[in-house]
Amino acid sequence: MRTVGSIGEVTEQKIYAAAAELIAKHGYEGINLRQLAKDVGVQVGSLYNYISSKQELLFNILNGVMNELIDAVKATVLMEYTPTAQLQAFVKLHIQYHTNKLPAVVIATSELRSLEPENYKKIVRLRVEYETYLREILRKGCEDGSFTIENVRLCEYAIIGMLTGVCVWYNPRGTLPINKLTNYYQEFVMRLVGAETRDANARPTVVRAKAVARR
Amino acid sequence: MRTVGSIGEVTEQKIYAAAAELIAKHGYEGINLRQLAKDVGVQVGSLYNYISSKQELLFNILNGVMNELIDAVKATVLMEYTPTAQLQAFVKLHIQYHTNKLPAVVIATSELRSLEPENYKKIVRLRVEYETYLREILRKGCEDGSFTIENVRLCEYAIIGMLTGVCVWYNPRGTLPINKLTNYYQEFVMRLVGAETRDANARPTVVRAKAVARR
DNA sequence: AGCTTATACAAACATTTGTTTTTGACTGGA
DNA sequence: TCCAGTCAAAAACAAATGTTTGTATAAGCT
Repeated sequence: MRTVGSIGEVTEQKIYAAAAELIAKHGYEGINLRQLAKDVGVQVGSLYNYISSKQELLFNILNGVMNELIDAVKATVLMEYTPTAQLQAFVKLHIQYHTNKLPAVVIATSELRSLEPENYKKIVRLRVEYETYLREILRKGCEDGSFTIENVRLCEYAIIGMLTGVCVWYNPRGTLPINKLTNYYQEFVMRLVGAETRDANARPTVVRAKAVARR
Repeated sequence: MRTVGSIGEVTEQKIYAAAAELIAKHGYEGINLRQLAKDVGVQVGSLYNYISSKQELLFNILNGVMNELIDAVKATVLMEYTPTAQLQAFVKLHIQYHTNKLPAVVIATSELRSLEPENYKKIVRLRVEYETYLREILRKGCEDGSFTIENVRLCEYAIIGMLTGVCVWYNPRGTLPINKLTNYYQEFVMRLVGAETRDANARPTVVRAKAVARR
Protein backbone atom coordinates (compact mmCIF):
# COMPACT_ATOMS: atom_id res chain seq x y z
CA MET A 1 0.00 0.00 0.00
CA ARG A 2 2.45 2.64 -1.06
CA THR A 3 1.08 6.15 -0.47
CA VAL A 4 0.98 8.65 -3.30
CA GLY A 5 3.93 11.02 -3.35
CA SER A 6 5.90 9.07 -0.81
CA ILE A 7 9.64 9.44 -1.07
CA GLY A 8 11.87 7.37 1.13
CA GLU A 9 14.53 9.97 1.66
CA VAL A 10 12.02 12.54 2.80
CA THR A 11 10.36 10.14 5.19
CA GLU A 12 13.69 9.23 6.67
CA GLN A 13 14.54 12.83 7.36
CA LYS A 14 11.12 13.36 8.91
CA ILE A 15 11.66 10.38 11.15
CA TYR A 16 14.98 11.60 12.47
CA ALA A 17 13.76 15.15 12.94
CA ALA A 18 10.67 14.03 14.82
CA ALA A 19 12.63 11.53 16.86
CA ALA A 20 15.16 14.14 17.93
CA GLU A 21 12.43 16.45 19.12
CA LEU A 22 10.51 13.74 20.90
CA ILE A 23 13.54 12.30 22.64
CA ALA A 24 14.76 15.74 23.62
CA LYS A 25 11.43 16.36 25.31
CA HIS A 26 10.65 13.01 26.91
CA GLY A 27 13.90 11.10 26.88
CA TYR A 28 14.73 7.95 24.96
CA GLU A 29 12.92 5.60 27.30
CA GLY A 30 10.04 8.02 27.58
CA ILE A 31 9.00 7.84 23.96
CA ASN A 32 7.31 5.08 22.03
CA LEU A 33 7.48 4.35 18.37
CA ARG A 34 3.75 4.76 17.88
CA GLN A 35 3.94 8.38 18.94
CA LEU A 36 6.91 8.87 16.69
CA ALA A 37 5.09 7.30 13.77
CA LYS A 38 2.13 9.56 14.42
CA ASP A 39 4.31 12.67 14.38
CA VAL A 40 5.87 11.56 11.13
CA GLY A 41 2.48 10.70 9.66
CA VAL A 42 3.06 7.04 9.09
CA GLN A 43 2.21 3.66 10.58
CA VAL A 44 4.43 2.09 13.22
CA GLY A 45 5.69 -0.75 11.16
CA SER A 46 6.75 1.55 8.37
CA LEU A 47 9.44 2.99 10.58
CA TYR A 48 11.28 -0.27 10.11
CA ASN A 49 11.86 0.53 6.49
CA TYR A 50 14.41 3.03 7.79
CA ILE A 51 15.63 1.78 11.11
CA SER A 52 16.44 -1.67 12.36
CA SER A 53 15.65 -0.88 15.99
CA LYS A 54 14.76 1.91 18.35
CA GLN A 55 18.27 1.80 19.69
CA GLU A 56 19.71 2.43 16.24
CA LEU A 57 17.58 5.54 16.05
CA LEU A 58 19.17 6.94 19.17
CA PHE A 59 22.66 6.00 18.10
CA ASN A 60 22.34 7.59 14.68
CA ILE A 61 21.06 10.81 16.18
CA LEU A 62 23.90 11.00 18.68
CA ASN A 63 26.50 9.93 16.17
CA GLY A 64 25.30 12.53 13.70
CA VAL A 65 25.27 15.41 16.10
CA MET A 66 28.63 14.60 17.63
CA ASN A 67 30.32 14.40 14.27
CA GLU A 68 28.65 17.61 13.25
CA LEU A 69 29.91 19.30 16.39
CA ILE A 70 33.43 18.06 15.88
CA ASP A 71 33.43 19.15 12.26
CA ALA A 72 32.20 22.56 13.33
CA VAL A 73 34.99 22.85 15.87
CA LYS A 74 37.56 22.00 13.23
CA ALA A 75 36.03 24.44 10.78
CA THR A 76 35.63 27.43 13.06
CA VAL A 77 37.44 27.08 16.37
CA LEU A 78 40.72 25.57 15.30
CA MET A 79 41.09 28.15 12.54
CA GLU A 80 41.70 30.83 15.14
CA TYR A 81 45.28 31.60 16.08
CA THR A 82 45.28 32.65 19.71
CA PRO A 83 43.94 30.53 22.56
CA THR A 84 41.72 33.43 23.57
CA ALA A 85 40.17 33.68 20.13
CA GLN A 86 39.76 29.92 19.99
CA LEU A 87 38.06 29.85 23.32
CA GLN A 88 35.70 32.63 22.30
CA ALA A 89 34.87 30.75 19.13
CA PHE A 90 34.32 27.55 21.07
CA VAL A 91 31.84 29.24 23.38
CA LYS A 92 30.04 30.82 20.47
CA LEU A 93 29.77 27.53 18.66
CA HIS A 94 28.58 25.66 21.70
CA ILE A 95 25.94 28.23 22.60
CA GLN A 96 24.65 28.39 19.08
CA TYR A 97 24.30 24.65 18.87
CA HIS A 98 22.52 24.49 22.18
CA THR A 99 20.04 27.20 21.35
CA ASN A 100 19.39 27.66 17.68
CA LYS A 101 20.16 24.33 16.23
CA LEU A 102 19.07 20.89 17.04
CA PRO A 103 17.28 19.27 19.91
CA ALA A 104 19.70 16.51 19.10
CA VAL A 105 22.41 18.31 21.04
CA VAL A 106 20.31 18.13 24.15
CA ILE A 107 20.02 14.41 23.70
CA ALA A 108 23.75 14.09 23.33
CA THR A 109 24.26 15.33 26.86
CA SER A 110 21.51 13.42 28.59
CA GLU A 111 20.87 10.14 26.84
CA LEU A 112 24.25 8.52 26.81
CA ARG A 113 23.04 6.16 29.49
CA SER A 114 20.43 4.70 27.16
CA LEU A 115 23.02 3.50 24.69
CA GLU A 116 23.95 -0.14 24.52
CA PRO A 117 27.56 -0.85 25.48
CA GLU A 118 29.13 -0.82 22.01
CA ASN A 119 27.25 2.25 20.92
CA TYR A 120 28.06 3.90 24.20
CA LYS A 121 31.77 3.42 23.63
CA LYS A 122 31.61 4.93 20.17
CA ILE A 123 29.75 8.03 21.24
CA VAL A 124 31.86 8.57 24.32
CA ARG A 125 34.91 8.42 22.11
CA LEU A 126 33.54 11.28 20.05
CA ARG A 127 32.59 13.19 23.15
CA VAL A 128 36.08 12.82 24.54
CA GLU A 129 37.51 14.08 21.30
CA TYR A 130 35.23 17.10 21.42
CA GLU A 131 36.13 17.93 24.99
CA THR A 132 39.79 17.41 24.28
CA TYR A 133 39.70 20.29 21.84
CA LEU A 134 38.55 22.53 24.66
CA ARG A 135 41.17 21.16 27.03
CA GLU A 136 43.92 21.75 24.52
CA ILE A 137 42.83 25.34 24.10
CA LEU A 138 42.95 25.81 27.84
CA ARG A 139 46.35 24.17 28.08
CA LYS A 140 47.86 26.32 25.36
CA GLY A 141 46.35 29.41 26.91
CA CYS A 142 48.04 28.57 30.18
CA GLU A 143 51.34 28.00 28.43
CA ASP A 144 51.42 31.33 26.65
CA GLY A 145 50.12 33.17 29.69
CA SER A 146 46.72 34.06 28.26
CA PHE A 147 44.92 32.13 30.98
CA THR A 148 45.54 31.43 34.64
CA ILE A 149 44.18 28.03 35.54
CA GLU A 150 45.20 25.86 38.43
CA ASN A 151 43.46 22.67 37.34
CA VAL A 152 42.81 22.53 33.62
CA ARG A 153 40.73 19.38 33.69
CA LEU A 154 38.37 20.78 36.29
CA CYS A 155 38.14 24.09 34.50
CA GLU A 156 37.20 22.21 31.37
CA TYR A 157 34.38 20.46 33.20
CA ALA A 158 33.19 23.72 34.69
CA ILE A 159 33.02 25.36 31.28
CA ILE A 160 31.27 22.42 29.68
CA GLY A 161 28.74 22.34 32.50
CA MET A 162 28.10 26.03 32.27
CA LEU A 163 27.60 25.98 28.52
CA THR A 164 25.58 22.81 28.43
CA GLY A 165 23.31 24.15 31.14
CA VAL A 166 22.03 26.74 28.72
CA CYS A 167 19.75 24.26 27.02
CA VAL A 168 17.77 23.56 30.19
CA TRP A 169 16.46 27.10 30.55
CA TYR A 170 16.89 28.76 27.18
CA ASN A 171 13.66 29.76 25.50
CA PRO A 172 13.85 30.53 21.77
CA ARG A 173 10.82 32.78 22.12
CA GLY A 174 12.34 34.78 24.95
CA THR A 175 13.65 38.32 24.71
CA LEU A 176 17.34 37.54 24.99
CA PRO A 177 18.91 37.39 21.52
CA ILE A 178 21.45 34.69 20.93
CA ASN A 179 24.35 37.00 20.20
CA LYS A 180 23.76 38.82 23.48
CA LEU A 181 23.63 35.50 25.25
CA THR A 182 26.79 34.42 23.52
CA ASN A 183 28.59 37.60 24.58
CA TYR A 184 27.62 37.12 28.20
CA TYR A 185 28.82 33.56 28.25
CA GLN A 186 32.03 34.49 26.50
CA GLU A 187 32.60 36.96 29.28
CA PHE A 188 31.82 34.32 31.89
CA VAL A 189 34.31 31.93 30.40
CA MET A 190 36.97 34.59 30.07
CA ARG A 191 36.59 35.30 33.76
CA LEU A 192 36.66 31.61 34.56
CA VAL A 193 39.97 31.01 32.84
CA GLY A 194 41.45 34.13 34.38
CA ALA A 195 42.02 35.81 31.03
CA GLU A 196 43.80 39.12 31.41
CA THR A 197 41.06 41.02 29.58
CA ARG A 198 38.16 40.94 31.93
CA ASP A 199 35.77 43.63 30.74
CA ALA A 200 33.29 43.37 27.92
CA ASN A 201 35.52 45.65 25.84
CA ALA A 202 37.76 42.69 25.34
CA ARG A 203 35.69 41.51 22.42
CA PRO A 204 37.00 43.94 19.79
CA THR A 205 40.46 42.55 20.43
CA VAL A 206 39.16 39.08 19.83
CA VAL A 207 37.42 40.09 16.66
CA ARG A 208 40.62 41.62 15.40
CA ALA A 209 42.53 38.44 16.12
CA LYS A 210 39.87 36.53 14.24
CA ALA A 211 40.20 38.74 11.20
CA VAL A 212 43.93 38.20 11.16
CA ALA A 213 43.53 34.49 11.53
CA ARG A 214 41.59 34.04 8.30
CA ARG A 215 43.64 33.36 5.24
CA MET B 1 2.39 -14.24 53.87
CA ARG B 2 4.12 -11.81 56.13
CA THR B 3 7.90 -12.36 56.23
CA VAL B 4 9.67 -12.80 59.54
CA GLY B 5 11.31 -9.64 60.80
CA SER B 6 9.57 -7.43 58.29
CA ILE B 7 9.08 -3.87 59.42
CA GLY B 8 7.15 -1.48 57.25
CA GLU B 9 9.20 1.55 57.99
CA VAL B 10 12.42 -0.20 57.07
CA THR B 11 11.00 -1.55 53.84
CA GLU B 12 9.77 1.90 52.90
CA GLN B 13 13.20 3.40 53.38
CA LYS B 14 14.74 0.61 51.35
CA ILE B 15 12.27 1.26 48.57
CA TYR B 16 13.08 4.95 48.35
CA ALA B 17 16.80 4.41 48.59
CA ALA B 18 16.77 1.77 45.87
CA ALA B 19 14.44 3.82 43.73
CA ALA B 20 16.66 6.89 43.94
CA GLU B 21 19.68 4.91 42.86
CA LEU B 22 17.88 3.14 40.06
CA ILE B 23 16.30 6.29 38.69
CA ALA B 24 19.55 8.20 38.94
CA LYS B 25 21.17 5.55 36.81
CA HIS B 26 18.49 4.73 34.25
CA GLY B 27 16.01 7.56 34.46
CA TYR B 28 12.43 7.41 35.61
CA GLU B 29 11.06 5.95 32.41
CA GLY B 30 13.99 3.63 32.18
CA ILE B 31 13.24 1.67 35.31
CA ASN B 32 10.53 -0.86 36.01
CA LEU B 33 8.97 -1.75 39.31
CA ARG B 34 10.02 -5.37 39.10
CA GLN B 35 13.66 -4.38 39.06
CA LEU B 36 13.04 -2.05 41.95
CA ALA B 37 11.26 -4.78 43.90
CA LYS B 38 14.15 -7.10 43.23
CA ASP B 39 16.67 -4.59 44.55
CA VAL B 40 14.58 -4.09 47.65
CA GLY B 41 14.14 -7.82 48.09
CA VAL B 42 10.40 -7.94 47.82
CA GLN B 43 7.66 -8.84 45.37
CA VAL B 44 6.31 -6.29 42.93
CA GLY B 45 2.88 -6.01 44.40
CA SER B 46 4.26 -5.36 47.84
CA LEU B 47 5.55 -2.02 46.68
CA TYR B 48 1.98 -0.85 46.65
CA ASN B 49 1.81 -1.13 50.40
CA TYR B 50 3.97 2.00 50.37
CA ILE B 51 3.24 3.84 47.17
CA SER B 52 0.08 4.45 45.25
CA SER B 53 1.80 4.70 41.89
CA LYS B 54 5.18 4.86 40.23
CA GLN B 55 4.66 8.56 39.69
CA GLU B 56 4.21 9.13 43.41
CA LEU B 57 7.56 7.49 43.94
CA LEU B 58 9.27 10.01 41.73
CA PHE B 59 7.42 12.92 43.23
CA ASN B 60 8.25 11.96 46.79
CA ILE B 61 11.92 11.59 45.96
CA LEU B 62 12.09 14.97 44.29
CA ASN B 63 9.98 16.66 46.93
CA GLY B 64 12.16 15.23 49.67
CA VAL B 65 15.43 16.24 48.17
CA MET B 66 14.32 19.74 47.25
CA ASN B 67 13.06 20.43 50.73
CA GLU B 68 16.23 19.03 52.16
CA LEU B 69 18.29 21.28 49.94
CA ILE B 70 16.26 24.33 50.87
CA ASP B 71 16.50 23.55 54.56
CA ALA B 72 20.23 23.12 54.20
CA VAL B 73 20.53 26.50 52.49
CA LYS B 74 18.61 28.13 55.30
CA ALA B 75 20.69 26.38 57.91
CA THR B 76 24.13 27.02 56.48
CA VAL B 77 24.17 29.57 53.67
CA LEU B 78 21.83 32.20 55.00
CA MET B 79 23.60 32.19 58.34
CA GLU B 80 26.60 33.83 56.76
CA TYR B 81 26.83 37.60 56.85
CA THR B 82 28.64 38.68 53.71
CA PRO B 83 27.52 37.85 50.18
CA THR B 84 30.95 36.42 49.52
CA ALA B 85 30.74 34.08 52.48
CA GLN B 86 27.20 33.13 51.54
CA LEU B 87 28.22 32.34 48.00
CA GLN B 88 31.14 30.23 49.19
CA ALA B 89 28.80 28.34 51.49
CA PHE B 90 26.31 27.86 48.69
CA VAL B 91 28.92 26.35 46.43
CA LYS B 92 30.14 24.09 49.20
CA LEU B 93 26.65 22.89 49.96
CA HIS B 94 25.79 22.29 46.35
CA ILE B 95 28.97 20.38 45.62
CA GLN B 96 28.61 18.24 48.69
CA TYR B 97 25.07 17.32 47.80
CA HIS B 98 26.01 16.48 44.26
CA THR B 99 28.91 14.28 45.22
CA ASN B 100 28.66 12.76 48.64
CA LYS B 101 25.02 12.64 49.32
CA LEU B 102 22.13 11.33 47.40
CA PRO B 103 21.59 10.13 43.89
CA ALA B 104 18.28 11.85 44.46
CA VAL B 105 19.89 15.20 43.71
CA VAL B 106 20.83 13.99 40.29
CA ILE B 107 17.24 13.07 39.65
CA ALA B 108 16.09 16.49 40.73
CA THR B 109 17.95 18.06 37.85
CA SER B 110 17.09 15.62 35.13
CA GLU B 111 13.71 14.08 35.75
CA LEU B 112 11.45 17.10 36.09
CA ARG B 113 10.06 16.29 32.69
CA SER B 114 8.68 13.00 33.91
CA LEU B 115 6.44 14.64 36.48
CA GLU B 116 2.74 14.97 35.87
CA PRO B 117 1.56 18.58 35.56
CA GLU B 118 0.48 19.15 39.16
CA ASN B 119 3.57 17.51 40.59
CA TYR B 120 5.69 19.38 38.13
CA LYS B 121 4.37 22.70 39.35
CA LYS B 122 5.08 21.87 42.96
CA ILE B 123 8.67 20.81 42.38
CA VAL B 124 9.41 23.70 40.08
CA ARG B 125 8.16 26.03 42.79
CA LEU B 126 10.72 24.58 45.18
CA ARG B 127 13.41 24.75 42.58
CA VAL B 128 12.66 28.38 41.93
CA GLU B 129 12.86 29.09 45.63
CA TYR B 130 16.22 27.38 45.81
CA GLU B 131 17.63 29.28 42.88
CA THR B 132 16.23 32.51 44.21
CA TYR B 133 18.46 32.20 47.24
CA LEU B 134 21.44 32.16 44.94
CA ARG B 135 20.15 35.07 42.92
CA GLU B 136 19.60 37.14 46.05
CA ILE B 137 23.16 36.49 47.15
CA LEU B 138 24.41 37.65 43.79
CA ARG B 139 22.20 40.74 43.86
CA LYS B 140 23.34 41.77 47.31
CA GLY B 141 26.94 41.17 46.37
CA CYS B 142 26.52 43.51 43.43
CA GLU B 143 24.94 46.13 45.64
CA ASP B 144 27.71 46.22 48.20
CA GLY B 145 30.40 46.01 45.58
CA SER B 146 31.61 42.52 46.40
CA PHE B 147 30.70 41.26 42.94
CA THR B 148 30.74 42.71 39.46
CA ILE B 149 27.97 41.17 37.41
CA GLU B 150 26.32 42.59 34.35
CA ASN B 151 23.40 40.20 34.16
CA VAL B 152 22.57 38.57 37.47
CA ARG B 153 20.01 36.15 36.11
CA LEU B 154 22.39 34.80 33.53
CA CYS B 155 25.20 34.57 36.02
CA GLU B 156 22.90 32.57 38.26
CA TYR B 157 22.21 30.11 35.47
CA ALA B 158 25.89 29.85 34.67
CA ILE B 159 26.72 29.00 38.26
CA ILE B 160 23.92 26.49 38.60
CA GLY B 161 24.98 24.82 35.38
CA MET B 162 28.57 24.68 36.44
CA LEU B 163 27.80 23.19 39.83
CA THR B 164 25.16 20.78 38.63
CA GLY B 165 27.49 19.54 35.96
CA VAL B 166 29.70 18.03 38.61
CA CYS B 167 27.42 15.06 39.07
CA VAL B 168 27.84 13.90 35.48
CA TRP B 169 31.57 13.24 35.77
CA TYR B 170 32.33 13.00 39.48
CA ASN B 171 33.58 9.62 40.61
CA PRO B 172 33.44 8.92 44.35
CA ARG B 173 36.28 6.45 43.96
CA GLY B 174 38.48 8.93 42.18
CA THR B 175 41.56 10.61 43.62
CA LEU B 176 40.13 14.09 43.94
CA PRO B 177 38.90 14.65 47.51
CA ILE B 178 35.68 16.55 47.90
CA ASN B 179 37.13 19.44 49.81
CA LYS B 180 39.73 19.99 47.10
CA LEU B 181 36.99 19.87 44.53
CA THR B 182 34.93 22.29 46.57
CA ASN B 183 37.82 24.74 46.80
CA TYR B 184 38.36 24.69 43.06
CA TYR B 185 34.74 25.36 42.34
CA GLN B 186 34.59 28.09 44.93
CA GLU B 187 37.45 29.72 43.10
CA PHE B 188 35.67 29.29 39.76
CA VAL B 189 32.54 30.92 41.10
CA MET B 190 34.48 33.76 42.68
CA ARG B 191 36.03 34.47 39.34
CA LEU B 192 32.70 34.24 37.62
CA VAL B 193 31.08 36.87 39.81
CA GLY B 194 34.11 39.12 39.54
CA ALA B 195 34.84 39.02 43.25
CA GLU B 196 37.78 41.22 44.19
CA THR B 197 39.60 38.37 45.96
CA ARG B 198 40.58 36.04 43.22
CA ASP B 199 43.21 33.81 44.72
CA ALA B 200 42.62 30.75 46.81
CA ASN B 201 43.88 32.65 49.85
CA ALA B 202 40.51 34.33 49.98
CA ARG B 203 39.11 31.47 51.98
CA PRO B 204 40.56 32.39 55.37
CA THR B 205 38.60 35.63 55.14
CA VAL B 206 35.49 33.63 54.52
CA VAL B 207 36.14 31.32 57.40
CA ARG B 208 36.53 34.28 59.69
CA ALA B 209 33.26 35.76 58.54
CA LYS B 210 31.64 32.42 59.16
CA ALA B 211 32.90 32.25 62.72
CA VAL B 212 31.51 35.68 63.41
CA ALA B 213 28.19 34.78 61.93
CA ARG B 214 27.49 31.95 64.36
CA ARG B 215 25.66 32.96 67.50
C1' DA C 1 -4.44 -17.31 74.18
C1' DG C 2 -6.94 -14.86 71.23
C1' DC C 3 -7.70 -10.96 68.23
C1' DT C 4 -6.45 -7.15 65.33
C1' DT C 5 -3.41 -5.04 62.46
C1' DA C 6 0.62 -4.91 59.61
C1' DT C 7 3.21 -6.86 56.04
C1' DA C 8 4.29 -9.59 52.12
C1' DC C 9 3.43 -13.28 48.55
C1' DA C 10 1.32 -15.13 44.47
C1' DA C 11 -1.26 -14.81 40.67
C1' DA C 12 -3.56 -12.45 37.39
C1' DC C 13 -5.08 -8.29 34.58
C1' DA C 14 -5.35 -5.11 30.86
C1' DT C 15 -2.23 -2.19 28.29
C1' DT C 16 1.59 -0.79 26.16
C1' DT C 17 5.64 -1.64 23.61
C1' DG C 18 9.17 -3.01 20.14
C1' DT C 19 9.25 -5.77 16.29
C1' DT C 20 7.97 -8.95 12.24
C1' DT C 21 5.41 -10.40 8.37
C1' DT C 22 2.41 -10.08 4.60
C1' DT C 23 0.26 -7.71 1.17
C1' DG C 24 -0.53 -4.23 -2.22
C1' DA C 25 -0.29 0.02 -4.38
C1' DC C 26 2.82 3.56 -6.32
C1' DT C 27 7.10 5.05 -9.08
C1' DG C 28 10.44 5.37 -12.69
C1' DG C 29 12.75 3.39 -16.32
C1' DA C 30 13.00 0.02 -20.42
C1' DT D 1 2.99 -1.10 -21.56
C1' DC D 2 5.20 -3.74 -18.48
C1' DC D 3 8.48 -4.73 -14.87
C1' DA D 4 11.41 -4.36 -10.99
C1' DG D 5 12.09 -2.10 -7.16
C1' DT D 6 10.27 1.28 -3.62
C1' DC D 7 7.40 2.47 0.01
C1' DA D 8 3.77 2.12 3.35
C1' DA D 9 -0.54 -0.01 5.41
C1' DA D 10 -2.52 -3.69 8.24
C1' DA D 11 -2.49 -7.08 11.35
C1' DA D 12 -0.45 -9.77 14.58
C1' DC D 13 2.88 -11.36 18.38
C1' DA D 14 5.46 -12.04 22.39
C1' DA D 15 7.37 -9.73 26.01
C1' DA D 16 7.28 -6.23 29.39
C1' DT D 17 4.92 -3.12 32.47
C1' DG D 18 2.01 -0.75 36.06
C1' DT D 19 -1.52 -2.10 38.95
C1' DT D 20 -5.15 -4.88 41.56
C1' DT D 21 -6.86 -8.57 44.28
C1' DG D 22 -7.13 -12.29 47.44
C1' DT D 23 -4.79 -14.68 50.87
C1' DA D 24 -1.66 -16.06 54.50
C1' DT D 25 1.65 -15.42 58.03
C1' DA D 26 3.96 -12.50 61.60
C1' DA D 27 3.72 -8.90 65.34
C1' DG D 28 1.93 -6.79 68.99
C1' DC D 29 -1.52 -5.65 72.20
C1' DT D 30 -5.34 -7.06 75.58
